[in-house]
Amino acid sequence: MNESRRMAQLLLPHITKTPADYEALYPPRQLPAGARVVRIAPSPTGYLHLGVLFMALIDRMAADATGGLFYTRIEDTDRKREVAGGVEDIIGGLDRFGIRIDEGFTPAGQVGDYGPYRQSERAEIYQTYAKFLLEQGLAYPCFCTAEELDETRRQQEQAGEQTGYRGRWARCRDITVEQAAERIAQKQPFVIRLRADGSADKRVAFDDAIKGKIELPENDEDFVLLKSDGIPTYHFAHAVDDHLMRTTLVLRGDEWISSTPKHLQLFRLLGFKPPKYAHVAPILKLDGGAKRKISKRKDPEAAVRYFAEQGFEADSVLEYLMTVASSNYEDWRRANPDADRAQFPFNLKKMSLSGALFDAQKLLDVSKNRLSRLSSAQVYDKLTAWAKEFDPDFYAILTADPAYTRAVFAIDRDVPKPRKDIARWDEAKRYAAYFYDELYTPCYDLPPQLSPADAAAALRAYAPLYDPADDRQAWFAKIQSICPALGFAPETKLYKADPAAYKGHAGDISTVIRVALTGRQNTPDLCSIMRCLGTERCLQRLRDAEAYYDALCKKEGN
RNA sequence: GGCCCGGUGGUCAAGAGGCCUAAGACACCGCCCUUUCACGGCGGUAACACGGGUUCGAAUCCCGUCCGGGUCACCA
Repeated sequence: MNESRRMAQLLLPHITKTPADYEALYPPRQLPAGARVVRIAPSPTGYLHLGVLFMALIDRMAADATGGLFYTRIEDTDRKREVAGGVEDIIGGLDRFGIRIDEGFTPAGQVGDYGPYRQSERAEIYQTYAKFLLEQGLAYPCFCTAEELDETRRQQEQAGEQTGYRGRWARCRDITVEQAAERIAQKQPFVIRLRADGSADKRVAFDDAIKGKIELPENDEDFVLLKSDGIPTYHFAHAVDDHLMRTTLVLRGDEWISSTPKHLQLFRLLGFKPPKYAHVAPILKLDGGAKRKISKRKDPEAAVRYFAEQGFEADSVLEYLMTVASSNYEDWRRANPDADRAQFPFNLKKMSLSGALFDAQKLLDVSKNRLSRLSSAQVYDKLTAWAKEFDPDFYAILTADPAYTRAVFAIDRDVPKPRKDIARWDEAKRYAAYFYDELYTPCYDLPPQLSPADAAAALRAYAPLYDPADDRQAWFAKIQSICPALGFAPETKLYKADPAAYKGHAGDISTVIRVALTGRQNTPDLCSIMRCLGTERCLQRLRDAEAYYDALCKKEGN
């Protein structure tokens, strides 16, 4: 038995399997040519993060574009940072956003033949490959303590050299089996490092599916493969897992670019075919004057739940994210307003090279457009579903009389050019407040060109004419009919032709009625509103407003 | 600091040497339409970071500078 094999046996005596066993267990996938296998490997360190959702969406699109598959893998190699319930939150969150997961951790549990899909359950696999590397002399144990490592780093900095466990600084590189055995006997913890075969003055190139050709110095650092607890680092887990799970396209954040030479070297030394890489620029946020990655700690919008609370539809958020992910998405959506997102011809080359600033304004706009396309029945269902979870009081009000609420949200909807008043459900309460006595607060403010005296007169003139049976034409004809006596033009054109001859036009009279009934100068079609409100409520509000303006006139008269 | 990736209006971006007097979207402003508000339509403000090349011709190719971001862990 040679040195290397003895070392491997000393370090990992319990490992009896070989790489060949796993190769047989996880054979290449039988997929149509060109079908991509992509994955997301989140760490369960907290709630579903906007960045993770963004990546998952891109994964899904990239897979669908080729008839491929998308799986999830849980990267829980850093036990210190793990959060209870983190996995459920992430997987459940993706599910709520309608992102289908084909394999790995799914809402229905772990599925697929390439598992386990949780790295903490794969220790034996990593150790088998580590042992293989040790046997080849491509890895070695390192007993350096954190203090020793710090000291080395300090010396390197002082000498003006690049830091890192490499070359002559790699103190354990040539450790003998006997020395290792002795330190193990003393119960000294150790990690397993790769014996890097790269040289910093040589370069490796790879073709990034998004950024194109990237050239970097070769890796010459003996980085850690297995931590002292036997759990792999990200680098090692990435190589072993993505090979064994037969990933063909590694989509990940572009912060990984600089460690890609490590990964490429690892794949080569392990005898694996490297995957294609696609490095995605992150979503940024403006903080002070500087751009930075959206952060879970500092930014409320980082937690995807924030959007749900505010009443953004998952669909709206995804639509927005697509506009960020793909520069030709908006054009496609305009051309195909009703198409399923999955139909979009997603192309990695159309992705932005630099990070985009999160644009809340744009989200609002995208969302407004999406919601305007909903039918009144859909609005009722989605709005009440949201209210039930996030605004129970509002929910109670909305559902007290479902038929009424449905009628309220049917106004100016289900028509070719629907209104775009609501971007998120939490705006619905304000939008519809005047329909519900519990929410309604009168407000009789008028635009500056209308006096309280005119308002009172208009209301006095209109009230007797009110007929709940009026359709739009009849309704407006009545407004027009009272105009002349009030000194207002029955038609806008008349008024514009000779503004001096009138106090205003029929539109102003409508405004008076609108304010009296809703407390607002901005509402959907008034005639429809009055029908919804009902005769009694309309007449009462008309009277209240009239009394208010009369009182105001009297006060001013004094 | 070394290495890497970026840099077109306030934001997202189209742009592959001549089609660029630089598209479109959001936001903002104005006008029109209009029973209000919207919707819609029309128009406007506003950008190729800078400096050198290469070329008949550069937003586009090359070099340098500057700026922004990333990375240099037994984190991912």
